Amino acid sequence: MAWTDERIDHLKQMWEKGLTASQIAEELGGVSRNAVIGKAHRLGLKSRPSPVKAKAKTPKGDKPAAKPKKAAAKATKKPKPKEEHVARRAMPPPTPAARTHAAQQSKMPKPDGPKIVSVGPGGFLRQGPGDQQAPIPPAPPRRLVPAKPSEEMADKTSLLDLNDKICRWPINHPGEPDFHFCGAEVNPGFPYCVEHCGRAFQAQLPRGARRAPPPLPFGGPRVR
DNA sequence: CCCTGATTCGC
DNA sequence: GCGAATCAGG
Repeated sequence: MAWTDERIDHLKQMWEKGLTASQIAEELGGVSRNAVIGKAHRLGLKSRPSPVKAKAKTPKGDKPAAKPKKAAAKATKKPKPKEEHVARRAMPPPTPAARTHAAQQSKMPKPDGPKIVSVGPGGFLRQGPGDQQAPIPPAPPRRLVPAKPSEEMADKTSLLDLNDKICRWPINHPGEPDFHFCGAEVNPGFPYCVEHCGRAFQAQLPRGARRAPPPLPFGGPRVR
């Protein structure tokens, strides 16, 4: 497959984007990973975090016999111990934009130049479009207490409040404005409190002695 | 073993 | 110029 301009451009983009040579090769199609790497080097865009970089030159006289391996088969291949160029690849990885509050504040001081500001109603400062300061990132929405939609629900146990320790017996019906859960402490080992366990887990009484059971939630007629 | 990128070198 | 073969670290 030929290296058309489009493919070369695609290769450049993906390479600089950080995709691996394998991914790029797969994306382009018709080329191998080696082809991608070779082309990338030929294009001049090399230097990326490579697992093989620090050519640990043994400074000590330790010169382990270079393993010839297939040197016999490939006689023309010469293991060339090129001079170590330590100063190569000085490309620091792009700093992942540490956007901390402190970092933004440190970029403030610029008192020169008479800024034209005016005080608007309410006391805020008006600024021209050109001299906007670094916008303060709004604090991420955090809720320490589960929101209660209304005052009526303030002390009710909502769905968000359910956990393993409180009775999840429903009071009223879903969708109704005051629908909530019992919220009492559970009968250990059960999802409901003692009282509602008694409702939920009715022992089967002998046929004659059975009475009309209390209505179960969601099942029978509404109880209000 | 797999993965990665780097390098070499015949074509 | 191309890329398989090879190297070498993680």
